[in-house]
Amino acid sequence: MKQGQVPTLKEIAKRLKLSTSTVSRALKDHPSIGLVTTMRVKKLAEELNYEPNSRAIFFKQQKTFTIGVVLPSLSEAFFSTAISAIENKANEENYTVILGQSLDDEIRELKILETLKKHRVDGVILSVSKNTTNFDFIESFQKANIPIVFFDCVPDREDVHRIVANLETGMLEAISTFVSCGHNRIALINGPGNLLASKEREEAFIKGLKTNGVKVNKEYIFHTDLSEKGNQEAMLELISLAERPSAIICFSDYVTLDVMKFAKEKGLVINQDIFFISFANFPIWDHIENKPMASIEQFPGKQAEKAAEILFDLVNKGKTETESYIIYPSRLIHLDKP
Amino acid sequence: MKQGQVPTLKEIAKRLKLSTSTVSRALKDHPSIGLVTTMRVKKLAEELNYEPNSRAIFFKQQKTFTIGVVLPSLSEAFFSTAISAIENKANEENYTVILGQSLDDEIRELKILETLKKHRVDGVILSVSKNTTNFDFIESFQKANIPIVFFDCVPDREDVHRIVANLETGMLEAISTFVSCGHNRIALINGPGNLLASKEREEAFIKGLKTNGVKVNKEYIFHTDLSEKGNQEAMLELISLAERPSAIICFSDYVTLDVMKFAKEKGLVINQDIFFISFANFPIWDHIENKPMASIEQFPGKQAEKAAEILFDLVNKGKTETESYIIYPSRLIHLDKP
DNA sequence: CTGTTAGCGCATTCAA
DNA sequence: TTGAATGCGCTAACAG
Repeated sequence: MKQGQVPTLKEIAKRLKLSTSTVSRALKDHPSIGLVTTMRVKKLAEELNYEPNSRAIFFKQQKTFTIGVVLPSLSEAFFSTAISAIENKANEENYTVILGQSLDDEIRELKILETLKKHRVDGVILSVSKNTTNFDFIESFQKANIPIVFFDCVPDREDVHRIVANLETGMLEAISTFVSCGHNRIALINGPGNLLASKEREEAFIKGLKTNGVKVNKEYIFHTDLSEKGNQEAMLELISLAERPSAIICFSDYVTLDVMKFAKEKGLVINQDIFFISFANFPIWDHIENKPMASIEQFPGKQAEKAAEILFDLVNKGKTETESYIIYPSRLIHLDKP
Repeated sequence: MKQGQVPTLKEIAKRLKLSTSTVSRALKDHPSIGLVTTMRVKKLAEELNYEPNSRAIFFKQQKTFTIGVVLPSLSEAFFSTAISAIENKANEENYTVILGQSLDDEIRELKILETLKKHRVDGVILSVSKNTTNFDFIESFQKANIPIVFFDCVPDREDVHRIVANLETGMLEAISTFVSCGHNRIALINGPGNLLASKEREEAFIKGLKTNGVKVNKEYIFHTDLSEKGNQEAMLELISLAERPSAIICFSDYVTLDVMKFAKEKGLVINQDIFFISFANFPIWDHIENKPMASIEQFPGKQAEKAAEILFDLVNKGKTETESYIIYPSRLIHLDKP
């Protein structure tokens, strides 16, 4: 079945008794090659189904036309949206996307990054794992001249390119909404404390309460490790409070799913005994009953697209003065009544 | 910032006044190189952060250690599960995964495949777009010596490697379940007629009805193009029938989501007026009220893993007598009562 | 033990 | 108008 080797320039040259350079030129309509020769070459190339070996070309050009994209998990809608946006941009630029899922595991993330470096990708787009604490790889990529653009979950340092959502805008809208519905016992189930995003949520939460004249009650702020168990525990603590909150803002829609389920098991009625708003805007809320009142959209597509844009600026034009910190406001999306 | 070029063998050789081959050997502990030299080389390599350029190595070896994976859409849980499995297998084999989403668009799918071929991937795993009718690319990949392994949505021809779920087993279980609950007006909302999987579902459906002694009523079989509109139309027709079915088997969980929503809008109560079972086993059913009675699991992870396994057999060992048609039984998963 | 050479597929500079 | 030679980074066969 071995299909006789894939044709090369050399092969064509040999058959036509020409030099590879002539063939190479003929194939790209170089003006200095005679019409007849050009035709002969093209004809044979056609017959042999010749296709230039991009790997060889890239090798010569010292580029791979490949970017790496490392995300925590594709099963989250947020990230599948993001990768689609990146893929589209990459296609436009005739780039190819190598994918890696960190599964929020720092070791795994690092291993993927190493592989990408080994494969000499031209650049990397990275949404950092929720458990990553060591960012030494940034230096190592700098040394290797491989630009990295971070989005969504980004390191807390200023010397890197970052695209994030401003979580404050959405948070403020969320609190205003709750308050205008008469809630004043508003809780936050936040993500892991080490995350920049968690800090931002908390700050925005407190600011929002103050702005709306609601007393800040530290008892109403909980953290979860994002596991189902962690989510349930946070919720259990919340509903065990003497003054049970009537409204809860959750770190993400996935937390909300767990938490709502747990609340129901405990006999609470969603959107009656207790109200939710969460981050991410899960696409199938519309198909679900007892969904949150609203969801805070962080525009993963937009973030990722911008990340790709900046990366290609860096890669193609070698720009170094590209914008390096871009913030998109998040926005509250009201979900229709079921 | 240009970090002085990435170090190469040549660079090390020059600095140490050695030949590149000596350096190359020293770096891989070739026994014929003197201990001293080896040490010196390793030391400098370390200092310079030398990393072998895999692209050059691959180029020489005429391999890319890269496989292409083309899927309809990452946002479907089925496929995000699949790609995770593939990624893991690929990692084990020190392969890298280039991703492409066809979005069920034949043109786009073809373009992705062309790109992969241009990039000279060592192999491809493909779950065909639901709208693909032209399979000429198979020949073109054969000519290029790039093996393709299909899974889940596969072409209806025998000369290719395919991994699929046997839809019959799950379908039979589904019908038995319905029948044992007293249903005898059972409908099928099937996918597009051109799909092999649709044909199989229909055959299995009819067989299942017969086996269970239920009269086959062609009026109860509908097709949808899988758009929300198409799904709703199918449902509308079904519930407009004089003898409205009491149980419906749906092509996929996504169809079911649409259809259940529509049914509710029409005043029907799920799991009371009308019951559902669907294919795919959507992971968050457990968080949803009014979910289907059961879901038919097609084991995307298993399918994809096997696809990867076979592909690597083909790629690494050049095996040509690998199993070429593998079928995993699908299975009914009962969903807990809410 | 170490160096020289050739070659992977292609583009390109320099010569003819 | 065409060809020969070179090199991208690395490995390996062949010489010393």
